[in-house]
Amino acid sequence: MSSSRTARERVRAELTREITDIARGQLAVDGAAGLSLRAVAREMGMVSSAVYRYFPSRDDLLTALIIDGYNAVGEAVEQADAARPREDHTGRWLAVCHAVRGWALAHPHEYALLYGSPVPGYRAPADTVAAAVRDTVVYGRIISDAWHAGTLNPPDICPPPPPSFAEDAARVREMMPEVPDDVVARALIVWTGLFGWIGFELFGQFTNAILDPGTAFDHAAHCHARFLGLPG
Amino acid sequence: MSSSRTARERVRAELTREITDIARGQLAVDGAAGLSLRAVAREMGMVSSAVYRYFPSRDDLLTALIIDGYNAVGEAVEQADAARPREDHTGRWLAVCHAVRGWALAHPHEYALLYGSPVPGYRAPADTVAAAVRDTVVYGRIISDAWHAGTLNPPDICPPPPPSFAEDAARVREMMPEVPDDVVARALIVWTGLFGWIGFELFGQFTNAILDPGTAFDHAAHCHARFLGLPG
DNA sequence: GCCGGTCAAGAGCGCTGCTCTCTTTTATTT
DNA sequence: AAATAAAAGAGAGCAGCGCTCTTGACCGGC
Repeated sequence: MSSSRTARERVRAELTREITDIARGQLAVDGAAGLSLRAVAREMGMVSSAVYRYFPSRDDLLTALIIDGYNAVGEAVEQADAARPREDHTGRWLAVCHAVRGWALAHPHEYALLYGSPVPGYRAPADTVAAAVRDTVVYGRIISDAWHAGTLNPPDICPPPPPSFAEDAARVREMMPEVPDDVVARALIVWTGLFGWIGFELFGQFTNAILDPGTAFDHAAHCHARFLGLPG
Repeated sequence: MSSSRTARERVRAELTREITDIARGQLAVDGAAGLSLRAVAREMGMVSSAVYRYFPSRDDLLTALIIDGYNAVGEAVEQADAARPREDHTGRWLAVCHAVRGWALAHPHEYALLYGSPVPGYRAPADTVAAAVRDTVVYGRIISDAWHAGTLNPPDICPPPPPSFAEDAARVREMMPEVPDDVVARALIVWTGLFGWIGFELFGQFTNAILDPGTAFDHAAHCHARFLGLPG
């Protein structure tokens, strides 16, 4: 009895997957606003209303794509991190940087969906927030590892973070246990700097200015690492 | 004869302005994708096709809004910069940071239009690129001023930028004359870091993590200043 | 006073997300 | 095996969108 049930559920899962796959393809071509449920249905040889059996609204389909996207970039980051020896913290950090950028360049529209301006009228449900931290966890572990290995020596150029920062620092510290507030603050600065750079590169802010963003990015990643205190 | 012509042109200019104003209002409420020519026309008591006399397409209206936006943030930055004594380079930099963030928080949808993911199908014409550098010019002048005043002492933590960076550095240097490549690289890193932070804050990446972004941002701006070599 | 250009208005095309109803198919229960 | 319940597809339709084309009114210059 359960086998027959799973039979139906299997075809349902398969169709669901096919929908998201086609949607992802359209996303890659036209971007988020160009994603059309009707077009997906057309490409599947379905009628548009049938798709609503699988995704109750366009936003729900978008949510699925967003979660998939966070998982994809998270996986890319995890693999890049795992490919380096555990003690090579700097190498792991640089690998993570290039993994994020590489994924972003390969999937610009998906990246825009994840880290760009939110789709108007769309409110991210809690599921997406959970999936969003997957890459951040890797990042935090690198810093935490370096800190506990004693190889993290942040250059003494920053003022101490204000006491009122302690509360937020405690929250962020969950991803990089026992690291002091100053390092947490640097981690935030570097992390936002990484995505800021990629955003500028991807969204056209570098147009007519930076023609070889790869070189500049690599250098920026090295500087970020030094700012964090990772050994050169 | 010219007076009558200008009479007609004056009402035309006024209506054009009214359209952009209403459009900006809708942008503030619904975001870029929610901007509807028909809704603008409705709010003006016009029929939709009449609006096309003023803006040949929705994208052209969007372009006007984008240029206005770049000018608005540019003006905010210029004023913040001018309000500080010329020799107070650190104060000017911090003022610029807070000006950008303040404008972004006050006009989140416009900020998303300028620095977030590009509107799909929309290709930014050259006019927007020209308006986009208005804030960057201010930023470059601060660094250039500090450099020529001899108060810029970048901490020696970065590796030297690779030789292949020289070409891009030369282009960026036009905004901060005579500054060495290393400082140009730092300027890029800090500039992207600033917008990366604001983007994270505005686009929800800090949700459930940073509850007091104002404090953290101020600290980040100080750290950026020190990384650049501005005196503390 | 007519003429040519400007503009608002209206109708309409093809697209969108979404809902409702109806029929067919599939799975479960008696 | 028949009856019932659940699920899924099909189709029509609503309101909205960007955009185009045509029509009729106004208005300054010859």
